[in-house]
Amino acid sequence: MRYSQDHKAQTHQRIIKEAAARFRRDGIGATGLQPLMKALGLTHGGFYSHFSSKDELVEKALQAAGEELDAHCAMLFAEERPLDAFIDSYLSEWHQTSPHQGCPLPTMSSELGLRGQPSPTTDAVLNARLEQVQGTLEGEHADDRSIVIMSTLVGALLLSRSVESPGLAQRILDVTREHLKQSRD
Amino acid sequence: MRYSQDHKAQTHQRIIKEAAARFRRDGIGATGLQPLMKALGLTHGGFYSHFSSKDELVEKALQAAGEELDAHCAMLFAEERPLDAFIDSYLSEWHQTSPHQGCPLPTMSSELGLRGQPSPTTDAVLNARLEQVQGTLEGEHADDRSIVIMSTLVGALLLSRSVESPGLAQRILDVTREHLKQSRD
DNA sequence: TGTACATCAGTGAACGCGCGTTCACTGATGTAC
DNA sequence: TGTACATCAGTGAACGCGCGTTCACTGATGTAC
Repeated sequence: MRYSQDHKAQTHQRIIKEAAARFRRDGIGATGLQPLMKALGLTHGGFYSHFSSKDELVEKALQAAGEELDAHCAMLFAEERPLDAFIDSYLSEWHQTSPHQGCPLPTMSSELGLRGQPSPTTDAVLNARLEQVQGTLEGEHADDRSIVIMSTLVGALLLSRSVESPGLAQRILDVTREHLKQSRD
Repeated sequence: MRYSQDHKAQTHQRIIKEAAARFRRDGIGATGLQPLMKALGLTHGGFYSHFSSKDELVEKALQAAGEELDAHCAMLFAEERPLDAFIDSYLSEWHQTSPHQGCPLPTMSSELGLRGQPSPTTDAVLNARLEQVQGTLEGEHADDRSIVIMSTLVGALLLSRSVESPGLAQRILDVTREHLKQSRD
């Protein structure tokens, strides 16, 4: 049946949003299109009215996750101590336990890199963050230091999500957060 | 056919070694048991003479990768400047392009963490590295600082492998390596 | 020592399953007259 | 304005494929007598 004018655009965005969440939470390879469409109350056959392949959806979902992150960071970097706010948010318990709503770098991008199909969108997501962090840094080599900060944030979040011991997971977040905030200036 | 006495033990180890390489290079989910056994000149049916399930192999392969890393690090930490040697090795071009022979933390462990089935072996691999790094550090809070160093190493390697631009990938390694070596003392 | 038998690592076909993708079809809506 | 037609988002069965796993079988070796 033909739906009202902007119905398709809405469905299109719903698919992308649900995919962006599942890809980050479960992994790209482990996310099936059939369960994804079913969760939206649709049948899987209709998927190809919106995307030419799963790969195209992966790319769109990574972009969408990047835009979510941009929006979230726009708020953080408007605060008084923008870098501290960003660090606190990145290494928060909420971010640790909510990969489906968080930064796509430790989840989607690392899986794409692993599979040998890195996307330019990964570079865009990372570069956006590097520039924002760099803007808050005083002194020399702000661009270099922003790279170290992002590496440390991504690594700490990834390790925290990977270890089995809840105590160690929390400790990684706490220690890294304090270190990054102290060595800020 | 029945094979000579230690034949089975040898095959067992060959399967683990090949799996440890493939799991790190291609990912656990993307590695099939059928191609794995075929690469060793065996048929897939025989797999279950050695392991009760793929999950058991995953655990054994993660352990084996940890032991490989232990052996490699034992040499590095016997050098004159052990921490520098470890940092240089971890952020080397060789490690960047050889995930199948490298640290399992940014590859296998992160995938296991993603799938919500973290293994105690991940904690063992990380703790072994934390203790070695900690042993080289002077001053206060050596244990905390070792956590930050490991987070930074893992994050930098992961990002370097994830981005599309070779220039950015190299820069992440270079900048992080210099930062960690300078802030050593 | 020589022979008969038991073992069991490895074989290869088959199992059900979910995957990404294709395709003929439906039917409410937008458009043309 | 009212009617006939074209559109096309979504349906649901089917495709081939590779997955992890099972299973009856093979046959060279180790063991028992």
